[in-house]
Amino acid sequence: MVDAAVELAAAGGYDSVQMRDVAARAEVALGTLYRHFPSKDHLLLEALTEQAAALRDRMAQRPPEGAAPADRMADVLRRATRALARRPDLTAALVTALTSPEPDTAPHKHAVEAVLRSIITTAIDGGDIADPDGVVRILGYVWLAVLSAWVGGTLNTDQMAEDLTRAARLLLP
Amino acid sequence: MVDAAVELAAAGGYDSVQMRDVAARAEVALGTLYRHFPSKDHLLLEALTEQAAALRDRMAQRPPEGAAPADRMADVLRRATRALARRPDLTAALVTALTSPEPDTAPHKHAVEAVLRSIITTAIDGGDIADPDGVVRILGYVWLAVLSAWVGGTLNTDQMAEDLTRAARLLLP
DNA sequence: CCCGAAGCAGGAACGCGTTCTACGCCACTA
DNA sequence: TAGTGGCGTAGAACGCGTTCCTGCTTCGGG
Repeated sequence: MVDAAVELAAAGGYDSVQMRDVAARAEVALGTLYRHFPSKDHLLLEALTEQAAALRDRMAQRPPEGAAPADRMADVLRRATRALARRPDLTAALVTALTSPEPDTAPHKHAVEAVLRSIITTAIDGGDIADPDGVVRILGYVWLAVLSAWVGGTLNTDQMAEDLTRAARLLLP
Repeated sequence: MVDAAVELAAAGGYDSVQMRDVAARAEVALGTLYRHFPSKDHLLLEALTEQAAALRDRMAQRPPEGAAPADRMADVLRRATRALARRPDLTAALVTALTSPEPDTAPHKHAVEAVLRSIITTAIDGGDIADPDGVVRILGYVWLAVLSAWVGGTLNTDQMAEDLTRAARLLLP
């Protein structure tokens, strides 16, 4: 079912992920889909969790380059942005689910944010940073806000990358 | 119509702002409401623009206290957070509209963000800051992300205030 | 005075997320 | 062997954002 949702999202974004279509493509009944995922956003957040984990694994397999934490962080963000921009409709759908205000998706959101923070933490580890926890939290927020602005159409890919690097350079040595 | 929407939002949040109810309370027909505001989000963003302008005016009337930019910024964020937490359902509704992904609300979002950035700029003005524009942008992002996390239920009021002050102290002298 | 345009009221209709109903299939157990 | 509970299918039904239609009023220009 998650795969079906991802295919539809990659083809046309959030609105193209229609629960009836997901059910049909996954060859299950609508009720079955809802038995496993209590809402469309839960379904997409499940997909997002997988994507975030995959990103983390790629970063672990080929660690970011750069001597200073700011450089490594910029490298991470550059690579992540490139990966996300490769399938813009999918990214838009997943980020839309992430920023939806349904309170009962909070656990899933926490999980996704935890993965992002672990990526950030690994990237900036080892430098001389005063308040590493705080820096990680702030960078996580900026990452989310920039993604959501990109999805909302107020930022293009270049501006997104630029603002992210700027945040890294302002917060890290 | 905006007033009607604000009353409904203050009473029960985003979901309580139902277009039929707004139209009834404003004593117009549904079609009329849609003639003036092409979507529910446009309507709420109009309300948000007014609220943001009011916040800016209050800040201008009684400027933030503190010697260092970080202190003034923390003061601004503390006061703003307190004002927003006073009517949580209204804030949630407005922030929900702000983070909705409809691309045709981008101009409204830009307007709101411009107001927030002008508040930040005024607050931190006068200090010795290397990249003031960048700092303002990053603080704006953090503000939005924290608000949206608060609305989504992943952060409570205290955590929101704490993360905001932390960002101010990390980015400002 | 009359006409056409614009704006409004009232309400039906549509699309999609979500819920509900009715029923079938199958593993388990007394 | 008959009953039972869990999970599945098929599909109707509901709620709300949004669109559309039909008629009524108002008003500026011939």
